[in-house]
Amino acid sequence: MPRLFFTPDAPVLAPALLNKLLVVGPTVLRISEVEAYTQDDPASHTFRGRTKRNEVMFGPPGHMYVYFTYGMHHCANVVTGESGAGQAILLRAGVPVQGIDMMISRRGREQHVSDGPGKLCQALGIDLSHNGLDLCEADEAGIYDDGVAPPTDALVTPRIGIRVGIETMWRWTA
DNA sequence: AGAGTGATGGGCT
DNA sequence: GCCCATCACTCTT
Repeated sequence: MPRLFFTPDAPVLAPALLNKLLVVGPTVLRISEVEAYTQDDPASHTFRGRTKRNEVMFGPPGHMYVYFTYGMHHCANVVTGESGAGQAILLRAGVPVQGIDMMISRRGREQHVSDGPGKLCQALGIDLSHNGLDLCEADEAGIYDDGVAPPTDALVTPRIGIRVGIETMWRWTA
């Protein structure tokens, strides 16, 4: 199954990630919700320049950018655009495809297993140890195209949980 | 289905 | 100090 290239800019590539497979170890889910972030975007972690936390976002595309937030949740992104562009796509939700029992076990419930950015990371076992992982090369994780096309009728809306940049319609839901 | 709220810790001004 | 790209629980329509 082919892996993806991540050189397009985040707002272009994000809707194309819908229905792609996110593989982490034995667990697989189909991506159902994403958001785009660029450097000249006040809601982006890279808007105020490079820091220790966001340095992965200033690296080559295809690497995973993981951060910890709200004291208890991890969020997973894919770095996109030209190397150093400071762009990423936040992986907000997906539908479990393989390793469902493991995801349920990690989440401690059968419903709402991966329908949010923090839940997605918990279900897949993603934490800061995955920060910087190369999704184009790593054995442990990757994003794959199994031939299912992105939806033609994806819902396009403002992004969630931000206070600035709300006018930009950079959230896509399958 | 939707609104309100407490939990909880690293990053940044 | 304050801010979060959140979640789950509770109470209310």
